[in-house]
Amino acid sequence: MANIQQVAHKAGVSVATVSRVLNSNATVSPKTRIKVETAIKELNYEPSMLGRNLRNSESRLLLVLIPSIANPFYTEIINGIENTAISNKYNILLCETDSNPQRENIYFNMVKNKLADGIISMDPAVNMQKLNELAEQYPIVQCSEYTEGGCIPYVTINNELAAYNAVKHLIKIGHQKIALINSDEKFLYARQRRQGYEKALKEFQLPINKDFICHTEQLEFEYGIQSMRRLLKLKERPTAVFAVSDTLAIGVLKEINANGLSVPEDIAVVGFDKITFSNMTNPTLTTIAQPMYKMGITAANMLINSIKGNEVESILLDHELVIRESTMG
Amino acid sequence: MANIQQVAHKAGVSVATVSRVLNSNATVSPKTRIKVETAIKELNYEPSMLGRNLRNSESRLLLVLIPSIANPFYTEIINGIENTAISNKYNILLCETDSNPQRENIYFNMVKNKLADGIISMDPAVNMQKLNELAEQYPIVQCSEYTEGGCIPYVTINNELAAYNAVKHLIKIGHQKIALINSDEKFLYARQRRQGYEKALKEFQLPINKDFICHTEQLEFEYGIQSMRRLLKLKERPTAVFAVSDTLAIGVLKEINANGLSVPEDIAVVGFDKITFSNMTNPTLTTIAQPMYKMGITAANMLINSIKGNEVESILLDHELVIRESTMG
DNA sequence: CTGAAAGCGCTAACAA
DNA sequence: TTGTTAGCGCTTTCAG
Repeated sequence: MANIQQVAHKAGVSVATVSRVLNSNATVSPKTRIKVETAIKELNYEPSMLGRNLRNSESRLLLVLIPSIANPFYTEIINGIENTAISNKYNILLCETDSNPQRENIYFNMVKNKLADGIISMDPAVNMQKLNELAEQYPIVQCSEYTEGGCIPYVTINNELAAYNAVKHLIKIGHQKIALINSDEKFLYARQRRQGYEKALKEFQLPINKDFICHTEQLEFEYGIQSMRRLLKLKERPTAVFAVSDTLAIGVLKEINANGLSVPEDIAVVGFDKITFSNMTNPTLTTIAQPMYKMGITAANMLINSIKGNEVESILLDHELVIRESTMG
Repeated sequence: MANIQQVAHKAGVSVATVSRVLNSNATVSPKTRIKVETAIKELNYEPSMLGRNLRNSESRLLLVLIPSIANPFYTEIINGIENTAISNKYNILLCETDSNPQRENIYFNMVKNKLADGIISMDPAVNMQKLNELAEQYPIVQCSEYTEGGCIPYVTINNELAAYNAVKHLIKIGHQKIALINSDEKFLYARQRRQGYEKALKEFQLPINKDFICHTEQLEFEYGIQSMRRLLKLKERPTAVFAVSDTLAIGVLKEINANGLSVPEDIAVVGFDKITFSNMTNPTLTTIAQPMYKMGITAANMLINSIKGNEVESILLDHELVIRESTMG
């Protein structure tokens, strides 16, 4: 592979001039510019990012930390991040952490090592202490997941309000016995969604029944099945279920069907996230849509701003309740 | 951020010695080693990959090209690639191409620019001409998707045999009127799977009915619905459907249900890929499991070998028919 | 408008 | 065992 020296030699100019052409610097005469461009083409030259980045001490690479690419929730967000990054001449590195500290460390080191310019973290189980430490020296943004009181800027939705809207919808269509299938409340969003759930019940003077609240370790659909199984065994069954993720809700749907009951006639179901598959179930799933694409764009812009050295503020985006068959009696 | 010089200064040694410690070179006395290690800790030093890579002209980054991360099919493969890469001290860059030539170009340039050491392509719609061109100069491996007669090594399954097994299974449980929902036959795997389908029918002296063969532009579940809708309008309906992807098959399931028919009593369904969701449908989906994880490992090993300058051979892996509710009458 | 030269952080050949 | 030094490919002053 040709390097800048060979191009300079072939064009009969100095490397500085080639560099100027490469960076479309105005102070090059048309004649020399053409000479250089010809040489570049003839040698099939491509500038080495490594050299350029070392000199500029930047990599133009953004790290995106997700627990697992298997989770369809992240798809649209990543699209937003990617498009924003590319239009700002950045590329993104998708990093699957499996919420594994060792994996995380590899990626944290990449920014310490100047191999990446910043991080967008979407891992709810990220080691916050390390992340905060890193954030003191390097540009970091949290997307969707965040921790209260941290100093890292974030973009997310109002989880409490979203849950409140979901439960209120169920109440309005006549439900009084509404179960909540929540994830582990070590996650902030889980605590916030529970608050929204309780707020809606209180507002309509409905009792908060502890038996109706489930907690799951993970969001996979098997956990939805388990929780629903428990709920169906209750003397007094709920007539509606709000699950904090679509994958859980799909498990709920499956278990209800398996017991010969039907949705929404016997039990109405609301999910959260509006993943692609939420439209493929039978019945289709009522769910809370997060503005994923916009969230991705926002996170990327925040990070790029932060890399530029600007102060960035956290942002709350709006959600939307998407009413589909699973609550349309 | 401290650099190697500052460490050397603080430890009272030369940069070469620091480099030796960094690369665990044996020829350093325990005393100096300790001095250097102390200095590294005190300065909180992290070596710059940029400097190292420029010097070694390698980036230890592998590009993984996929059309879309939304496709669950790639999840396990990527896991395999990632684990293999990490244990060989490589990192992977997940690149979503959207089968868009412009996006592709960005990533092709990254390897030309020395920002990445090689490519694993899983994009069936990749620009093969460009990929072949690139392959002359840089290490490239195709995974799952490939083209006949190319010079790029690949790892994949025997698609013809897999389709043959799927259809034979349907025949053995008593079906004679078996439909095929195939993707566009511009893809090699689509042509191969059709051959397997026809081979099984021929072997059991069943006629090949053109009306039973559908082609879809894409693999999204909506296309499965459309195709099934067409099949259900036939005077003589098929009693079984083999769809070349699980997402298509899920669409098929949905459309059959929507018409008040049931699976597998009225129509049996077989998918392909064993994606996570194939176990979440009602009924669960019989499908062909590809050894995704192993495929990922194999592809990564092939690429790393190729980077080392070794010749690598293409590999065919075994598949497995997973029989579940959608064909268990 | 162009060239010479320093230097980004690191490794490795060579010398001591 | 350790130090000196050249150089990886590029950008950017500073002179001219």
